[in-house]
Amino acid sequence: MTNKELADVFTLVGDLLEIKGEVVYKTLAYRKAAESLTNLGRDVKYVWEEGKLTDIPGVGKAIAEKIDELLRTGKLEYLEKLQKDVPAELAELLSIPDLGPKKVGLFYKELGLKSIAALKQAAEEGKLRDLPGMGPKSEAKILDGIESLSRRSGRTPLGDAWPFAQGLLAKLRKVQGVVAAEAAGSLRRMRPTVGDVDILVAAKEPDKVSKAFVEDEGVARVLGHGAIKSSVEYHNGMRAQLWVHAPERFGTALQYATGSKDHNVRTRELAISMGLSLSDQAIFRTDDSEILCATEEEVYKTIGLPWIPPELREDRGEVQAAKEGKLPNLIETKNIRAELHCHTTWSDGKLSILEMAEAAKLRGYKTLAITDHSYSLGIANGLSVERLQEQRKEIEAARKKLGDSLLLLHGTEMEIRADGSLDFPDEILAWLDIVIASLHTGIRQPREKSTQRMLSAINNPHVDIIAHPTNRLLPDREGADLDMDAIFSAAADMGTALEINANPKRLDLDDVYARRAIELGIPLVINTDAHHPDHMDFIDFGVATARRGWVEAKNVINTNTPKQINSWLSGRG
DNA sequence: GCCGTTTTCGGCCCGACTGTTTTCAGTCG
Repeated sequence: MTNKELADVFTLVGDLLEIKGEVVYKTLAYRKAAESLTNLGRDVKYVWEEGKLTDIPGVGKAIAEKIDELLRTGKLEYLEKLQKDVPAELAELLSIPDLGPKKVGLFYKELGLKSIAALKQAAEEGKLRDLPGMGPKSEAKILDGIESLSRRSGRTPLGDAWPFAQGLLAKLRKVQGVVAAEAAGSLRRMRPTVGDVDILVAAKEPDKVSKAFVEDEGVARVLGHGAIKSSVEYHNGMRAQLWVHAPERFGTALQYATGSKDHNVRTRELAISMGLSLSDQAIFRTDDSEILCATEEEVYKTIGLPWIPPELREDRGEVQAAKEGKLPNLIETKNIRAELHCHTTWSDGKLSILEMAEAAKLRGYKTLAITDHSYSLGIANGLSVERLQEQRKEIEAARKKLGDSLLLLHGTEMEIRADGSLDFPDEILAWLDIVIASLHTGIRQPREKSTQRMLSAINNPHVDIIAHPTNRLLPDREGADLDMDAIFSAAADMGTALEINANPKRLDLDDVYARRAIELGIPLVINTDAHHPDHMDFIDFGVATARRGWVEAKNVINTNTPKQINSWLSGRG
């Protein structure tokens, strides 16, 4: 079983316990363990073999035993017993907005409702309104929720939510009396996908802001409208929430709304240990007097910490690191001085070699690698050896025009074929300036096979970079099933760089793997994989992913000068 | 169910909003 599959089992257990009405902390414990397994960054199997399961945060004796049982047998007796009281289907009902465990439990107990379809029918027949705590409005709300569920496609990729939120912020900043407006929540933490867009505004007259927010032309439904908090759903299915606070409380409010929830638990604990209480309104002393914070810097300073960048706020050790003055010096977009992965009209790109070079220069880059696809990727017009040699002539011509202004490297994004063989022989790879290898096809192969394919590329001394290692596509296509520990180990041995692909559909390596990679001393590259100059804008998403993985500029090859990059390449095969 | 430089037992963040009530329960973030 994969970490994700184990995590899904524990998430389900948590959901069912909640519906059953167990003490809420038991539910939270299972969810915490699921979260930890997802964020482990290495196959839990190795931790299991080392007998160190309880070293995983949130995993104690009971959950460790359950992991052991699942890894040995693939089953969990505890879950099977639990399902006698609470069928697993009920967990699905929790995905309906405004429907929680108590009501799901009530509907099952009183009416035997197990599926969304059955619930919908009961609501339409007016059977829910007479249950305790229910009424006509609640019944209608459930039907609304079921309908919105069918419209929503789950989480929104960061690449869609970010520009949408920027547009929204621009409108809100124009509202009279608005002092500041910022995105918060998972969007500000730059998670690869976001659920809702959280917006925080500092204003003296909250009413005007929330009115403008709910009356915006894009709004399809108003889900809530209060003095402090409002939420809406837009016609595109996206949802946003707005909090409005007084300017002098903006710092505590922004810190609170940015989360993550687990990070906030840590900061609150720290506040409590200092005799303070941290809320979205203010920091309270024991005598209930307030410390107002207009900025986040003041919030963190009050609890004895330096400001923590939002990308780190996931409760992955950042509070401890901040306490010890050991926060990483995170990479920034301005540190990027090279693009080492792009396409031209020679394969499936939109512009010529020279046009891409000019675009790179405009961004201030000093190095550009032209890396068109190789011939196995027929759909992208991949290059044969002959066409690759033809392309070299055009590269040479472009170099003459560019002079010293840009180091133009001739490379390839070479297919790792389904049988693990590579598209070009070693002498061609040696002749190229830079070699990227990647998987595009056969990504549903079994783990053993996929891993072997990757290893055959990494262990070739001419391969410099592995692009988008798992080949996932957000929000829905999972990556190849890979033994990442084996891949990291080989990359570390060979000094092969792993790419963080900045395309918001990819963001691959993800943050967790990026962090693991740098811990093992593996060089990273952040590339946009541009098929058009506009795609070079994606670099911000790639850098954000790196920052979430605690990556510093020194870990990333393309923060280097042309001379340093050449020297790295010539030291390799 | 997890966790511990005050605790191996007793905590575990808590406030806004909605719809149901007539002071509160459920849901959400």
